[in-house]
Amino acid sequence: MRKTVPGERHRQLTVGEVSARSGVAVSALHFYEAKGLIESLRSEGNQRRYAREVLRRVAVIKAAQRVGIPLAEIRTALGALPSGRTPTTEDWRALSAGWRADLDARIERLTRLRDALDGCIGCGCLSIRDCPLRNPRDIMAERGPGASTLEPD
Amino acid sequence: MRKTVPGERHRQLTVGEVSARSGVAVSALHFYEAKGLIESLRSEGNQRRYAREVLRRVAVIKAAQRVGIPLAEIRTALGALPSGRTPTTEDWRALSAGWRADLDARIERLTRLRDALDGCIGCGCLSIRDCPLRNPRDIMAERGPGASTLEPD
DNA sequence: ATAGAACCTCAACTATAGTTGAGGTCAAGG
DNA sequence: CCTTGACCTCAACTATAGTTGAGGTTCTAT
Repeated sequence: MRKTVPGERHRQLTVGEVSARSGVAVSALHFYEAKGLIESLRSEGNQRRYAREVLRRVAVIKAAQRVGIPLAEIRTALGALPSGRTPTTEDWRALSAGWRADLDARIERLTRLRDALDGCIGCGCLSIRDCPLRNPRDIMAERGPGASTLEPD
Repeated sequence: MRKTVPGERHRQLTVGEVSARSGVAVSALHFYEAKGLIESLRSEGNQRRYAREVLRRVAVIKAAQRVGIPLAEIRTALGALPSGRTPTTEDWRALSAGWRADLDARIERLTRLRDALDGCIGCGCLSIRDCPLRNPRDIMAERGPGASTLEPD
């Protein structure tokens, strides 16, 4: 049972410590590692040992998830961080700026959807041929053709 | 191969027809039925036959999904429709009004998140103890205690 | 009557994001 | 030294929202 000894600030972290400090379950940390989002060294006895940087990385993962970015994309974004040196504040800033754009797009999409829904509440539609809610093309540009409600009820 | 015969407007629909008219795959229609979102009668030979109302129901399901409502909730909402009579425009209006509130909440949550992210981009945080992105409590009221980043890096 | 499209069921598989449990090992306080 | 909590791997399971395929049946146009 490891106690936090004052002055021991540079020791590597065990998986349990990272879990406690980040609020992420041990199983999730294993999972992130399997998916290539975080890395660990191993002790003599094959136990994970994390550099302190991992805490920020996990924090970034959590933040991105809250923004709605899937893990695969987070992995890619983290992979774009400079290898070799510890990422700087500026590196993290660039990451969040990218996600900010994503977030904007999602907000805009939902807002358009809300406006469409408002129109539908007003007009009592959802049954009418060109209800915006039923013809997503009007709400967002969908990629590919994709069948859509072209016929009336 | 059924052709649409003019004047045959009250015939029940086959699953293929519903699929073609709604843009939803046959497999998905089976799936919705299994989950209790739609219903069908059966022909002599055990094939699905749908009342025309199912088209509107499927349209509502699609609209709700676009708004981000999970199928289980859509099922519940549809279950609240008056049984016996065919739902009126007013019934559908009530449904969409409920989802509108949901949508509003989601937009507000994302907007708060965006503001937090803006702050983080500005201050170069994500590492600082009380970064709003790392302390979701500040962004949205979470239900339950739940571990959170209480310790600094 | 019959070909073939459309339909049926049921099980298995996809993807995402993990959690849970079995069976076994490691490490540190007493 | 030895117990006990923390750790290890790997497989299986959860939930959501379906899709795919096998094997067999029905419908309908010709």
